[in-house]
Amino acid sequence: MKWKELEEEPCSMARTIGVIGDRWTLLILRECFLRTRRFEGFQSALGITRHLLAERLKKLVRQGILRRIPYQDSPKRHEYILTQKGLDLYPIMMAIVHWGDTHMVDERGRPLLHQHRKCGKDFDPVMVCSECGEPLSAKEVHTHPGPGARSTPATAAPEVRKTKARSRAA
Amino acid sequence: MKWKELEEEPCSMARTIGVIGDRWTLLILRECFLRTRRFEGFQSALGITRHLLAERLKKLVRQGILRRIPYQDSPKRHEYILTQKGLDLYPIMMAIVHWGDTHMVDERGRPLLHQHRKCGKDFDPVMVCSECGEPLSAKEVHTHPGPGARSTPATAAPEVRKTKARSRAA
DNA sequence: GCATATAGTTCTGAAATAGAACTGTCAAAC
DNA sequence: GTTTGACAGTTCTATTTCAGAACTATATGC
Repeated sequence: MKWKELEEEPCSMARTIGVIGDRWTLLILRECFLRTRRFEGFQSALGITRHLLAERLKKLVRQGILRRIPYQDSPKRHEYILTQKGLDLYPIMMAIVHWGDTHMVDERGRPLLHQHRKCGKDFDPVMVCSECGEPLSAKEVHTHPGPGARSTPATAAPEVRKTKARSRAA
Repeated sequence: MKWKELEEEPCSMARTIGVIGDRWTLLILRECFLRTRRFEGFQSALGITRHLLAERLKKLVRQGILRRIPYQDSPKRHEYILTQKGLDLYPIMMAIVHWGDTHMVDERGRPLLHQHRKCGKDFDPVMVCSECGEPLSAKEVHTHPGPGARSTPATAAPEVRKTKARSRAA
């Protein structure tokens, strides 16, 4: 599969994965949320090769997730800061961190705690229904095709299949 | 970086990324939540090469995210179903879908809608604070080191740096 | 016996990544 | 006025991973 195609698929998850679904990109975004802004900062924090870092930053800028802002003129230097579209990735980041906190910690406990400024307490993120406010679990959710669905509505699975494609039995 | 190392890092996000942070794994998990259970089902829905699919399924089983259950005896056949640890990935999946619904849809609208069985309405997932119930945004959250922190507590950034490592200026 | 279904494994060429060195600009230090 | 160092990249080669296709194996149904 060419990963370019992912962004064309009638599935919001596939499209999102096409944008942020690789290891380095996710780690770069973690750094962004930890207030890293500059090339050297990312590079030394992550140990990523400079080549890949340059490429990933460009892609994130192209996607409108980061904005490249000059912070000095001679020599020209830029910072990478999250746009609103980038800031909106926060629930994804928190969900990832929380799963790790739940299932991947060693005996020593969590590496990082999160404090909510509004209420002052250390918290966990909880995902709730926008309509009734109840916490969500997979089993309580039923999916059905929306206006942007295509060809395999029950699942919104990709329509382009490479190898011995069949229609899904759903 | 050897991706094996990710799982050792004092950062829940890095550890989680080490487990599920690649494109195919995320897409396989999407299929799991859409009730796909069998090798051929994953393969034809995703168009992934059989080789990679076998490898990724093995890894997910090793990680305790999927369980491999026999469903017939001759020939031996197995299904892959989500464990509780796997089901707990649901908020990550929903957060990814929701970001895509917000930022990656075309003019036709969302490919897939989600209905909450409890309240019967189509909904969006909202991430709230476990303590006060208010919706969360990046700016309202302050991070600080927990018991499992190490070496660069303010950020929980990796301690192993490969290239010209420096300490972070935070 | 032959085709089909399922669940893989094996092989080769293509693509992505790692690791290191190099370029270029400017400021400050010597 | 030349050297050093910070910063932000680019270029190069070797290694690793992935894609695409073919092959193996077991059993059922015709």
